[in-house]
Amino acid sequence: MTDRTNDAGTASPIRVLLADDENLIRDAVASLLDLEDDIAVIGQAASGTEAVAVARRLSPDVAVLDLQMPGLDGIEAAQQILAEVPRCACVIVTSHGRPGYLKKALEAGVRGFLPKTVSAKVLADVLRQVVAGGRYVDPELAAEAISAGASPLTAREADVLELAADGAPVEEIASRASLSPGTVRNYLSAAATKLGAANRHEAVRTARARGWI
Amino acid sequence: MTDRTNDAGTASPIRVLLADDENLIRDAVASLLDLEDDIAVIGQAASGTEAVAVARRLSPDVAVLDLQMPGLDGIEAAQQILAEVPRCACVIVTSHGRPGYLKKALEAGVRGFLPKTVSAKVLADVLRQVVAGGRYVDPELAAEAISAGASPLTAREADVLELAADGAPVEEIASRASLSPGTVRNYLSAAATKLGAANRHEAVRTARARGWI
DNA sequence: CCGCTCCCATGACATTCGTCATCGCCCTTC
DNA sequence: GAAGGGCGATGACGAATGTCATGGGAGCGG
Repeated sequence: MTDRTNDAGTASPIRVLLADDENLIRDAVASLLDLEDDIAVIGQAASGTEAVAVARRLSPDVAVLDLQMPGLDGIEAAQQILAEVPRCACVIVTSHGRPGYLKKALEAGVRGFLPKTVSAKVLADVLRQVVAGGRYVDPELAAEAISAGASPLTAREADVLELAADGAPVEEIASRASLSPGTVRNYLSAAATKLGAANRHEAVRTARARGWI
Repeated sequence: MTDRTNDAGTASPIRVLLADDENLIRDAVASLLDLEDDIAVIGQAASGTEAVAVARRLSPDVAVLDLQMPGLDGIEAAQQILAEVPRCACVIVTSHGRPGYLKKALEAGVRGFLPKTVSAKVLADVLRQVVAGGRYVDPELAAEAISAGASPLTAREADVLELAADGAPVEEIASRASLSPGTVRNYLSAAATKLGAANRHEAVRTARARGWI
């Protein structure tokens, strides 16, 4: 449309893939990003699996992935995209800024992580930053993640607590984890103690809040 | 239904208030709606309380409210807006299409209810419909709500089940409901039986899913 | 008035859960 | 190689929970 290139930009615009299961949001963000001279939305997807397929086909500069999507979630999609299209930077956007996701996302190689509470201008800036090789994490989310610190739970304790998250009885957790019921109760008890919780449900809540499961 | 030829400039446009705590989404949807000739976003809000205040000040034709917002949620905001600005139609948009919310929203006098998975075009059409006095409910959500049917729980059972939702022990539920612990256990047991659940947690989940608490 | 349902309560019982002590096994670290 | 920690298990005991029977009082439609 224009030959007025941005100061930092090259002649070719940033090629963006947008993935979000909410059409309203996706359409809207797409049209907003397209308003930027140096950004072009070249593909859209309504699910994680679709996002991976489109990324493979179009090889975009950056993929903007919603965290919660049917099928593959944003982080899983990012992993697959990075495996197949390494030069594509991945940015996660999310409504629920839970710190645990941030950690997993960073481990998956995601280059940007920000809540949907940011303005469109910030998103555009972040895209420019990550395609230039940089990283961006929302300061507030980062602070939360840091203040939450490392999990005091062992790997198994976290596993079992996660299985207990939906209120399943001990027996079911035991069979699903291939453990003895007694062992499950021990882990649950240990986890609750470490988390200062009165029962397993409270433990699940605090562990969730801190991003430990 | 009528041949609504949106003859742009001549007729006065639909004046829209947009409320969503996610700036990215709100900005994006606003710019998208503004693309329509006969729609003008005249105000925005990032919370339910703010939405009420802005509605009182601007008296818009229609308020588009996100369901989940800090402070007042979309339905509560709609109630207050309708109380203060009766001529303003309220439309709820939401990510999580749980049937219970639909029922509450309709009871609150909301004129439109749709998930964010719809396209922007649909949203614009819905806005035109509701300002013309009509109603619109997403067909899928409506079907879910109908298939869920009426709650088999008595009022007290639902109360108690709701208090049990966060995994609180019986004693706490009892004191919060001003009931005997034994009574609480009876209600919980009755509710679980009616819902075909093995324990209170499963009961909470199914009741939630059906919109009964 | 009678039957019905909901409300609230009590008591009894079996089951599940939370907690503790203790054990063996496999790692890693010092 | 000894110490420590995570992992998996068992047994035991008190507390919490799920289930049932039973009771009385309030309200409502036939």
